[in-house]
Amino acid sequence: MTPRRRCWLMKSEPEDFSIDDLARVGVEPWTGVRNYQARNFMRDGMREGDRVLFYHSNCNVPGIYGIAEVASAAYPDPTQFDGRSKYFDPKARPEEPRWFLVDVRYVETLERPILLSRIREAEASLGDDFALIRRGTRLSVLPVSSAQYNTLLALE
DNA sequence: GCCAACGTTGGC
DNA sequence: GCCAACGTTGGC
Repeated sequence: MTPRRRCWLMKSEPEDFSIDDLARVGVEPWTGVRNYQARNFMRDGMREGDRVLFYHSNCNVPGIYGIAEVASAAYPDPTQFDGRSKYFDPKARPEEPRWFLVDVRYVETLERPILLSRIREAEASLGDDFALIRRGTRLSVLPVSSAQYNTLLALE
């Protein structure tokens, strides 16, 4: 029996990479995560087929704009070794990579995005372990329980 | 191991 | 552009 899909939320700045960009390319390696906790979620928690809420951050109207899915197991982020990349990490060595990523596949664009303002209104029904709106949390990759996932999508 | 300084995130 | 909050760095 296949294990149940886990759910995640992944943030992206739409000026950098939006849900429309993902729709265009289909599958994208999620480069550039340089936070250990977020890395651990990708490396240790994600499995192919897991659901992903695609969140637009640092923009005029932040919120969940689409659905994606995890399209690979975790593997070393190649940009950590690329001296010309803005994600280059001089302390990372190929025989001992620091940063990992997964490929992310487009699933759908929400007809009506689930805006952060709306999510805040529903805070009580999401429980206090929802990291997106927990004060001071800036994780760009975070776990979402299936109850939270359903609650969020019901807000659409 | 402490902690000040610095850089980054991300909403507003 | 502001700035609160957090993570990381590096001197000691």
